[in-house]
Amino acid sequence: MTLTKNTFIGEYSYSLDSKGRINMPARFRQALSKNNKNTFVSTRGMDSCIWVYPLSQWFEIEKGLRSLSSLSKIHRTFVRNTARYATPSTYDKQGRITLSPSLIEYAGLEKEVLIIGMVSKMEVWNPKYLENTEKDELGIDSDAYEDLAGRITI
Amino acid sequence: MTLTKNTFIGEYSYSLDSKGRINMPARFRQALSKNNKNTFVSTRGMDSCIWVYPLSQWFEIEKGLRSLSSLSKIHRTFVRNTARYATPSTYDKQGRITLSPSLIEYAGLEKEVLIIGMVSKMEVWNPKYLENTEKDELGIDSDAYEDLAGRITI
DNA sequence: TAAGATTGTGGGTAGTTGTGGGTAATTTTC
DNA sequence: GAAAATTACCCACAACTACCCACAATCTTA
Repeated sequence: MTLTKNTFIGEYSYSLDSKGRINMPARFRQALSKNNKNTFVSTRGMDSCIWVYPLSQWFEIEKGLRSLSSLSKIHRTFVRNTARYATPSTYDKQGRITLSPSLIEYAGLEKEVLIIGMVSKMEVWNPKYLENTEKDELGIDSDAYEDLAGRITI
Repeated sequence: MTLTKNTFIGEYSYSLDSKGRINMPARFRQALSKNNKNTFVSTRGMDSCIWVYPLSQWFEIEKGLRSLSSLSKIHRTFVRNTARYATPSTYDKQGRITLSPSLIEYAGLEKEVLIIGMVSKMEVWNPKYLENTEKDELGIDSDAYEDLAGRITI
């Protein structure tokens, strides 16, 4: 059952096949609103994972990028780093999207793959890498969480 | 799959042949709207790369250049550098455009070439040069960069 | 609980795409 | 104005990708 459109929560374990395809959880597909045209846009995440956006969400990012001027070095760099790794993929009849070899390498994906709902987007991980990242997170100081408390109520 | 007309994202590795031609990614060709007449305009970029615009986008640039004053030295220089090296090229049956020897030299292109979608235009790089440029970016003001990321990325 | 529908995974095939090179037309140069 | 150089257009082929079908496992429903 779908809760809210274009919202993704939960964790799913799938396999990356020899052609670089991964299944999108049925729940996530169903959550897509019509204007997404069954398409996701994958790109480099900030940790060693792949970020997957529904098309409409990516359009919002594109809109932001369009507002930047190439005369500014920092703008140029930001546009390049953001747009460069973005690859759209419409899911096939079986519900799979294709990941580019470059992204697969970046995230160090092997056969087993973890897909995590991040509310407005998804993350694709090699489970081993995620474990390491989790260890790092233990180092996050609690002050940072205190700060968050002011911004979000749980 | 084409997302939005005249919008270019992603990174592609192609080869420059002995005649100074490079393939335009099929995705980029398909993204062109009809009024572009299968034509791109290439010119000097602000880093050591070539900027490639779809024809219609180039017309917009021209409009912008016209509005700049020749009294300002920086305006003059900018107009000169942009207009001077601009060369239109219609892609052939195989989807290739021809780059002028002058631009190839400017960007230091060799056999292997990287094409990067920059949303409203494309960049053509010698991968080695891009690496160097990326090293320079480490000197970028990271607060300003983070600010952009926070504003635009989701 | 049994039948049907849905979901995840593997693989085949036809059409598309990228690359090299040939030839005719056009432009340039002397 | 003829020869040389450049450019535009065409063909061929290898590699890749999108699309399709098949099937097993899981979930739904009567």
